[in-house]
Amino acid sequence: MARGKIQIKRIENSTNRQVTYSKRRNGLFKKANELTVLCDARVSIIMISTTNKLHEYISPSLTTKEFFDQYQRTVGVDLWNTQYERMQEQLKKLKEVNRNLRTEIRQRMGESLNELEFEELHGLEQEMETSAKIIRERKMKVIGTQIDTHKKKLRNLEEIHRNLLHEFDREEDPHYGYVDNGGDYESIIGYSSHGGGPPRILALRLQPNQPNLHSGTGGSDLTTFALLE
Amino acid sequence: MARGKIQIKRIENSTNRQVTYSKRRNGLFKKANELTVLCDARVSIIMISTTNKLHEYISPSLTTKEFFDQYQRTVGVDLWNTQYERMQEQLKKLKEVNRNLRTEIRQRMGESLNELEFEELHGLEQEMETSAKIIRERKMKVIGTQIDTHKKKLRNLEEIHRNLLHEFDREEDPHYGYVDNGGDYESIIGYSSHGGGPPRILALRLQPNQPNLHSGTGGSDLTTFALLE
DNA sequence: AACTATTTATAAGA
DNA sequence: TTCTTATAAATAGTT
Repeated sequence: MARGKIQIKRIENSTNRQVTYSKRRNGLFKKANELTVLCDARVSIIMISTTNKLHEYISPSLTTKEFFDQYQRTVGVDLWNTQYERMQEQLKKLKEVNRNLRTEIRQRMGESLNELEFEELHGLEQEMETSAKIIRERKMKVIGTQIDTHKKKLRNLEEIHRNLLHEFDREEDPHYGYVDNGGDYESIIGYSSHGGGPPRILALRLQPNQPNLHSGTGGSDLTTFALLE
Repeated sequence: MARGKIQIKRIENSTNRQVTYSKRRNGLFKKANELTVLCDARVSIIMISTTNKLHEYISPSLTTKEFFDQYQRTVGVDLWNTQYERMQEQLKKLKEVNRNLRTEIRQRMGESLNELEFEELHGLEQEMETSAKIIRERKMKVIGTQIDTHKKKLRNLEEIHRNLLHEFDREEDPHYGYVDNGGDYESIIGYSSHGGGPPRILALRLQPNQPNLHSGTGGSDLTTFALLE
């Protein structure tokens, strides 16, 4: 446009190109500003150079955001679909994980079993059986003590009984080797003999069995509980 | 810029203004395009007129979206704060709910109790006690049957014993009123007498007690389990 | 960064 | 709108 016409094609000389970029950029921004003032328009110019430097012109009294809000409103195109969709997907995944966690809890409570397939129910059943087994073992240990007590007392009783029979057979002195326990046979099976109150109750407590990973990747992942003390 | 210099200020004549807008817009776009070609730069121009008409120039081989993606990357300014923040908040909330659900599951398994305050532990303990109580009640029902059996057998034994003593005292015929059970005293306390195998075990099964709401609004919300069968 | 010959953009009129 | 054209403005190449 001066000192010789130029072809509108990429300037190969790098320095030259940068100089021209700088000059014309200013010219563009100046024109943009004139347009803004003369015609009461809003203008946004964003330029990114080869070297990835960014230059921007925007009409006074407008932020870039406000400008793009207006752009979006006017054009009706969502410029941020990528970001938006990515977040939307994240939300969807989180909700899914959430749903699975709730389902796991419900299934741990024996609810929501209808939606399970036979295979899943079978797996759950197996878990339940494992759980039951562990609980059973623990319970055995607890009542085992009582049973042992009963057993010993009964063996004692048995011996007394046998001695009685023996004495009977020999028709010896009726009081030989016999010790009267006062007729309190309740105590024999471990019932507390204080008063006529209710029988002693075993205290039970739930405790986790296996650590278990909550991957949240669907599928029932129920844990067994062991019964303690 | 021809046929007379003009002041750079708003053109009051509406028609004139529109004409100028149109002419200068074309000029700007032309210059922008030249810049694009000459300097290998990327340029975006968005213009909104007084009448809210939108005109746009964008370098070839770029969509507006791509352009703004690059803009965002370069400037690091989030132009969509509102929408973005709203979604961000949603994500945060979901993650929080998620975390609570996982914590509930872990606490149902007796883990992660360290992070609980005294008050919370107390609440949890109460829940556990309620749970234990229900389990205890159920267990009582189960072992009650056994106990009853033992009791009956022991009463029988007691009667036999008493009869024996009575006979002893009276020194009567040693076989009067006495029935020998063959010495199998194990059967007295309910042990299955088939073979020398392990004693019969009570089968236990976990079942949900109260339906419970999983609001996910933090706070421990553990459920009790009743012990059945 | 400044200069300037020349090209280009464009205001006003048609 | 588009064309014309006189003239203002922009700028390529040089310093």
